Amino acid sequence: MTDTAPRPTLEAVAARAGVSRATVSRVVNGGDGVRDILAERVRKAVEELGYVPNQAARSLVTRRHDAIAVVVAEPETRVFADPFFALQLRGISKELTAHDNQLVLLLTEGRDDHTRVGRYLAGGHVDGALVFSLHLDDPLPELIQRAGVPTVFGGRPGWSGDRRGVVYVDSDNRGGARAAVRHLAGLGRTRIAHITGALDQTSAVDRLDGYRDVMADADPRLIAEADFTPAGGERAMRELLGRCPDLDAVFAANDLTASGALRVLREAGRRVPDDVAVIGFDDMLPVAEQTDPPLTTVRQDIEEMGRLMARLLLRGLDRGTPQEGVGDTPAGVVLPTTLVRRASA
Amino acid sequence: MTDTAPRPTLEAVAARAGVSRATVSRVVNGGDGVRDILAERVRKAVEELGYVPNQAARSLVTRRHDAIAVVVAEPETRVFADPFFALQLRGISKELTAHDNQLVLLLTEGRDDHTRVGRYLAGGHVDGALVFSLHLDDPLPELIQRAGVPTVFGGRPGWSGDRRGVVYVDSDNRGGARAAVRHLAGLGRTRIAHITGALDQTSAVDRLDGYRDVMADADPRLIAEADFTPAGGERAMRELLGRCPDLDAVFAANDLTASGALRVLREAGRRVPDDVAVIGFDDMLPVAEQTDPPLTTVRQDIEEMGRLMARLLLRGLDRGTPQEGVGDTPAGVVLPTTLVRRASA
DNA sequence: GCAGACGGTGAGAGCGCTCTCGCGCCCACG
DNA sequence: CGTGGGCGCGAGAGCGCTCTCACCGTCTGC
Repeated sequence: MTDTAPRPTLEAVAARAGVSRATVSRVVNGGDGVRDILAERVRKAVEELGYVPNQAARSLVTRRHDAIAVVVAEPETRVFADPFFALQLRGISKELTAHDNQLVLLLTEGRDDHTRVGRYLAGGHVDGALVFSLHLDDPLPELIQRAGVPTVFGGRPGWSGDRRGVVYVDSDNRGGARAAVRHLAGLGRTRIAHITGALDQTSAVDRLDGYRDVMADADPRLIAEADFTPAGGERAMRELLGRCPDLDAVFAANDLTASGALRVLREAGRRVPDDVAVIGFDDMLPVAEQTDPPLTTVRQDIEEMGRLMARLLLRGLDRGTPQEGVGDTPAGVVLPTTLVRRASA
Repeated sequence: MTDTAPRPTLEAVAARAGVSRATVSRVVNGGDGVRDILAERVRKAVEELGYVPNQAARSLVTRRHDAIAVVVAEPETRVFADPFFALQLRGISKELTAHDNQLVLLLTEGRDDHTRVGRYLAGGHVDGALVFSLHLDDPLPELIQRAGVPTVFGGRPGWSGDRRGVVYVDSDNRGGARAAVRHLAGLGRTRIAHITGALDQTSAVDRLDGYRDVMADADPRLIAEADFTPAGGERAMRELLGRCPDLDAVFAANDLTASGALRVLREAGRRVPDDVAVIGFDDMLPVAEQTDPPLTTVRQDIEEMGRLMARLLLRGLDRGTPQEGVGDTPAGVVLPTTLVRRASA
């Protein structure tokens, strides 16, 4: 309504409770070493006045902010088009909330923004950062590393620089891919194709590697490059069909790509899974469940990834040795993936 | 690497530039009333030392934070499952960034969280809030309103309380629905059904109202209630088909619902759009473009909605009269929707 | 019965910044 | 040459909090 009723200060609470500022402060921050009688009086005063600590004043002296930044690079791309991001955020948010930390969201748009983000992080406004950067050539990770902010990366950073002390959380893309391809092989398929994701992203590279792990001596023409989009999937599928009409299975780098491939297969009159078995990746529900037939795919626990990232960061912050993968703290944590069987394979 | 190199303070910059703290402060904050010679010297010192103002110290005295909260209620629901949210955020982020504001993201999980959010907002940690709350009975809006934080709502808040001074941005759900139904009518369809969204959300209610605007005296059996999900769409479609086998068009409350309906229609052997024309709502790309046939739908400019919300809030903040729809500031801004014609109608 | 220890409390400094105030300088004007 | 008015700048207070330190009272041990 009107402008900001003057918020009560520590001083006010102290006066009301008949104690000193210091004592109120102690109570507010856990209350060790204060007699119950006093503590109770203070709590009552806090309650009555509706006292809320001024975070700015607190940060000024503690140099802690109880806030961490979540940096999402280039929302142009698919990150933003699928629920991935939202789920990840949700996991992060839950974990941060549980530890009374705030989430400051930084979305970057193009290169210029990198310096902005870098400055912000270097500015010490937050205690740490969670960074999502998908592209191999992204300067952001290095920039952030240099800013000296404790950081945990989402997804293995494809980053040519010094890797020491880089902490990241990733899905087991390679293992998941292996499981998918093995499943196809187990179905008796022998001409198993792969449609890759955008190969400037580590997840795509890892999935391709997983495919190769199993199909070591496969016909290289069974691999077609795409970009994680349905349109890319269509294109690649057409290519594959032209090149290897005898293929009997496709492992697509993600569900979107798979949905494109599915469409092309249907057009071409190939029955799924009878003629061609198809597996995707991500278990992106609105897609995987809506395809025809419903998609067999590799699920990753996105939300858990987010939680874990936050947990790792906060734990590091506590220890005072944030990002260094010293001793027992692993530098990279890889979450398992599971195959979800639906109808397409 | 090591812990936090001690960041330079105003004092340090002042010393280096041979001026007083006050002068440095002036230069850093716009630099009026400082001779160019001095200003230049200060800027040089800032540069050399890599000075970044301590936001906490600044906020402590200015009582501004240059940060606004984005509150998203109940990420359980569909909000989180579609790209809506991400796009909205992106719009908000762009606008905030342009005005050097930070985005603090607050996701709520269930009721208990409401008090947490309320306390946070009341705590004066942010200058304002953008709130997304979909449900009619959500206590959050009222809570926030009481907290006295300048707020702009995303979507018309379905809120029984005092409406004075509530600022919101919404899509023209009703108008969009009307356009969709009129389009169907224009196609010569006469038995036009409607599958509603979750009717505890204003957007669903408004879309239903839009349908009714055009189909004032339609058979009430042509309306089936669903919940914005594909499964709900399937269920409702089956219902409708049973109840009114002669229907020749369906306007679904959103694309997800439409995709479910489409599937049931196909199963039932109805050709789309020949036998039954279908229109969705949202223009949610991964869905609308992937359906078979591609979905005709009503597009809303989600990102612009976000931008607009942020712009409205910041403008209000500037004026010092944030939420009151005083005089020229409208209380609700409704963004136009447009019909996107694809193959389904 | 007294020294020492110890837990609880208050006084006060200081975090880094902004902003008001007043001083000094220069210019214009009388 | 004297005076008034700006303008540019510095001094200093103070934002609300934490944290160290010294103090006080009580309790223990000899």
